[in-house]
Amino acid sequence: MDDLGQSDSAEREDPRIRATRIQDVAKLADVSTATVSRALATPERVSPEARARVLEAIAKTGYVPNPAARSLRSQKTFMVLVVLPDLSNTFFSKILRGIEETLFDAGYGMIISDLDGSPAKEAHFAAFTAAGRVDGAILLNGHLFGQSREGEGQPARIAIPLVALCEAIPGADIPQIEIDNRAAASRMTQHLASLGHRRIAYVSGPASNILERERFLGFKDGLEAAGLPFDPAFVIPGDYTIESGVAAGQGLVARKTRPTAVFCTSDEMAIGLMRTLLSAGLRVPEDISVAGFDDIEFAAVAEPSLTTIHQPRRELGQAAATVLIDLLQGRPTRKQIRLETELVIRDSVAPAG
Amino acid sequence: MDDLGQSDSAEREDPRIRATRIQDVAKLADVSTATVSRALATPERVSPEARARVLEAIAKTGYVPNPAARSLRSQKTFMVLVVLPDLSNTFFSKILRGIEETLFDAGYGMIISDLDGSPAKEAHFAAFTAAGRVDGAILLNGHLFGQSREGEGQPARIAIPLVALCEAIPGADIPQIEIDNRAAASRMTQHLASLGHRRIAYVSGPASNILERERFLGFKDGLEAAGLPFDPAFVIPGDYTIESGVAAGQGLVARKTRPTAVFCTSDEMAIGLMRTLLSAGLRVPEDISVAGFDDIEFAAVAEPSLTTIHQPRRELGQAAATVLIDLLQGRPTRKQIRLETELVIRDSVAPAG
DNA sequence: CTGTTAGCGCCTTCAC
DNA sequence: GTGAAGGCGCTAACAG
Repeated sequence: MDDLGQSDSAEREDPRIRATRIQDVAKLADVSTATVSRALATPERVSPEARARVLEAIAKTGYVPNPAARSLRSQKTFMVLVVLPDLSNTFFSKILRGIEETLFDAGYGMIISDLDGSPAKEAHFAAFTAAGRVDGAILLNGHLFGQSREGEGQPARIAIPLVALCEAIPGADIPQIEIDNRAAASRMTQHLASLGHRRIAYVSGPASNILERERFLGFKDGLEAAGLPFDPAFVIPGDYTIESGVAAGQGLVARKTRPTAVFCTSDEMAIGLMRTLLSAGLRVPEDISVAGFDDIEFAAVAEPSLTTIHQPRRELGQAAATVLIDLLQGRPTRKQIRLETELVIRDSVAPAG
Repeated sequence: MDDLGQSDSAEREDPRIRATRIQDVAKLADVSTATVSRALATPERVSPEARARVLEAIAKTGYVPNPAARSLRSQKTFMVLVVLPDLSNTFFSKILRGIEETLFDAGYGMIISDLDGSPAKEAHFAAFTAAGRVDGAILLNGHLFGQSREGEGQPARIAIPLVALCEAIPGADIPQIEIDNRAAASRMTQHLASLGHRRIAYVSGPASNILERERFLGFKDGLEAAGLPFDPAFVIPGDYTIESGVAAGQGLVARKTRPTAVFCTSDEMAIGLMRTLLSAGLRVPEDISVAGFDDIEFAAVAEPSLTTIHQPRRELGQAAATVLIDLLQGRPTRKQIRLETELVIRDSVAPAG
């Protein structure tokens, strides 16, 4: 076509076609590269005529700014890191979607780092932030690692904006987006108590987990509000996985004195637990009521369908992304956002009988 | 501490601390920046002494190369885009983990693009590849959009390496990593037939989907191998979601002549369908056997537990990432990789009675 | 084996 | 309102 710039004529053979640069656009629009840049970033500072010519040239060439160059120059990557403990946990998927759609609309990309339960993988976080590959991060794992404790061998890094989602990070002065776990757990406990259950077991999350601590407090709150005593023997350890629910169920089956209701702090555990109970010939909810937490997709189609606490997962993701973007763009943000949960009553819980 | 480079002393007040650059390392190690660069990229071409000094300087300063600068210069981003139709589908989570761990080990980051069923979101793909934000992509959605049909208004883009995972892309000359859907579906069908089932219903995926087409062929293969006639009335439309399984179940319940077995081409559909059947008072597997496909986590704890086809999801992800990395680094790759599936026999299927 | 040099493409002063 | 010019940090090319 035209021969500006592309001096070499070996274009046919070179597999690497060079993308349109700002120079090409500038030449075509007969302005300087600075004007092209301004027409994009601050259109109001460019004359309407010049702007029109630039826009036309961009449309004609399909010009897209090179993000690496832009990054290098502006020290921004337009990338956000999302750190989560377990990608294969269904609880996170809808949250991720909420995050992703919000980020995308704002022009940000999402990089996912799955910690996979192995602390070694925290290197991910460190590597990405240290190298300045992301502008900010959303933390779903309740930790604040990679803190770059400013010492020998530590890259003296710019602290990037962070947002904690779901799992509050105690002591960290960063925005928190979450639900009121304690209140929700209390509510479920009281719901069970209100149906006449006096022996209510509690299947916990990992002890170190902040969610667990909140929900456990809520469980005790609920017992107290209902005038029921707290019995440590009815606290069964779990870790939110299906397998731990299965294990908890096995322990329950083996007992002499069984609870009449079990409050599992995740739906996966509740489903695993119900499975074990049913396999052992116990009926749910006739013999034992089972409640969950989260309201994942499978809760509604479990057999029996699961009474649980609904979390607005998509909205949680959206809120976290919105706050982070505000932070990145220097807008004021709220330090804490709490979204509402809902008690969803289905078939796995019945009056104590 | 020491004052090389950092001439300004306003460090206390400036919130943006500049990260260590290659120059700082070079100065400290008393070599040129080129040597530092080489010590990292091609250590064998640097004298052991120089290398040692460089490494020491890096350790001392915590130097991490600036990826934007590296990208700009080398035209590589060390980022891979993963395009998938639905992030909240549990089927993908373990695949993603397989991809992520493999990419990370090779120094690549993973950007996720969730199409969310909306074709408009294909802009994602276009935007990322057009801007050169990624070196390659793994496609889990069976499409090859963003083809940049080289016309007016289209950025004349470098075609980046692509790999198709799970859903083969017909006509595209890119590596395919998948299972043998047809053979697996045939095997399940024959398994059902071998238990005496003569009226076997089939709950399909979306008609346009390549997986669906393969599995449907496999279903017919299986019927034929078992000497059973194919009856279009026993093909029930679905789209792999729980909801479509529920809907399929409702249709089934309403029928006069019911099948004795139902083969659902996804576990979610099978679980949704079982739920509906059970709610309607039918027993699984006594009245109707139900089989799934995928072997997601919940298959084992469904009630009854689900007979299904196991897919090596993590391995699929790993294989795709490995192939893409090979491609990116110019190594020869296999054009097609097929991983083995397994028939998992559980409680949702029983002999025809 | 090593250093020097020249950009990668963009944005952003600084002049006009 | 616009253009010229410098430099973000790195690596590839070329000398030595």
